Amino acid sequence: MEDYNRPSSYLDDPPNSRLFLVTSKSITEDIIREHFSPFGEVQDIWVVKDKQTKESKGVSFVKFAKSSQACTAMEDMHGRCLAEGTKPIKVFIAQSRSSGSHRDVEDEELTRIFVMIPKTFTEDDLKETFKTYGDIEYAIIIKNKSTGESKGLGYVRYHKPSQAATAIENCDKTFRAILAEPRTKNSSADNDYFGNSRSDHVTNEPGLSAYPFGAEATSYTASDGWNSDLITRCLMVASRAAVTQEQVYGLFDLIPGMVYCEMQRDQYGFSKGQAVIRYNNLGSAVYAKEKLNGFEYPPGNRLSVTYIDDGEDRTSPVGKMAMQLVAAQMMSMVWNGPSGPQLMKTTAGYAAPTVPQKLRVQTDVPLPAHKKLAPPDSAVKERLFVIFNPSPLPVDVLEDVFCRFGSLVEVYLVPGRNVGYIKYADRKHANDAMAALHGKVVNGVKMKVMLADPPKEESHKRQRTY
DNA sequence: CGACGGGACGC
DNA sequence: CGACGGGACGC
Repeated sequence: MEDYNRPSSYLDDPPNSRLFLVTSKSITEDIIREHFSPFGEVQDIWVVKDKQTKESKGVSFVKFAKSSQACTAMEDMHGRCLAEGTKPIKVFIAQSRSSGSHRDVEDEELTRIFVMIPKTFTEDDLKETFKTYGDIEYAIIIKNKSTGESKGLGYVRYHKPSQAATAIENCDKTFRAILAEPRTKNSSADNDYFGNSRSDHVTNEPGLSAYPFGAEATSYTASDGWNSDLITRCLMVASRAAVTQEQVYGLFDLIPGMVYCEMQRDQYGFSKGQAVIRYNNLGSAVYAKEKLNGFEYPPGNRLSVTYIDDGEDRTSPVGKMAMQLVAAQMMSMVWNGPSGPQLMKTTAGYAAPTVPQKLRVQTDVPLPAHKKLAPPDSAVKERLFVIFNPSPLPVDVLEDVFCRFGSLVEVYLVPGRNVGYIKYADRKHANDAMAALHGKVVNGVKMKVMLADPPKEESHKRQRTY
């Protein structure tokens, strides 16, 4: 079992696993043990006694291995008489030793859990998932108040503390279930750092046209390069400081698909501090411009990158819109965040009402059709480790690509690094994805896809289930 | 080459 | 009303 041999570390571990009893002074440790051990692993019983007289003060502590055991014992034993002629006992979850408070811990604080859920979860889904641990009083999802979009967080209120404790102990780890902090009054901060939508493929279309897009849309269309008609695979890079052909080549070659790089020279053969770059696909060019325009290289010298006419026929309005759509995909990759999906909606606003899924991902890899994600509480059987060059793809694009082999559970990008993990419920699907995608380029980003090493684990603690 | 997260409710 | 002891030790 767990090692609770070390002192000072076991009393409140796990939280809410220790009971506070008020009894008649005649109640002994043995009597308590007899009545409480049926509820689970009793790790410690302490009857508080007067230092001098050794007489019980009518107060005891019972430590269980699990909070659910303590809660069940509390619910069952509160108000019972442990011996003839003694007063009914009172049983509470003990205040943690560090808290200093001796206020009774109320059921209010022990019956509501706080969970992380997929954005697609409805309140009924939440209720269905968590009712296996006990009767639910209510289940609610935290939503963005203006759009109604789920923030991926929910509360479940049970009727009894033991139900909440059991849910926390036994529900899938991916829910990260914890006891909810009781509501406080002064919570008016409308923090919106959850805009990082994990963007599911199906967003609720009905209300889309009614979205208050105005402000955002104008800010995007005004952004550099967007109100320009010229979007090509060909770029001009200008530098005030001297840069060599090799430097420019190395920089722009970081983005896959560069097929041409040439410094411009004047009639005497001196560099004009300009170079022409061409990519074999529009996405790479858009990406290169967004990433490298204004980039300091060498430090202190800002590069200027603009599209130049590559002689392609862009007169067809259809072709132009198609290009802008592809460009929009790239922009979502560049910005890799809240802006991505919003830009997509904006773009879709003046393009065809339905954007074919194909346009979301640009790659030479033949991809299987979309498959449904595995349920979020599925056990992860295999993880892939992915290295992105030059920078990570957005999570929504990765989900789009990696779901196609089946049983995708989750995509996780390591913040600030060019790597991520792809979790599958079925080892075979993970292997299929690896075989199909290793070394491949998606939206101009090259991926190395390999099996992930097992996560580093702390000494003898239970292995995490991802 | 690269490596392991995140959390809060309109009164 | 009813709140905090005893004992302890590595790969």
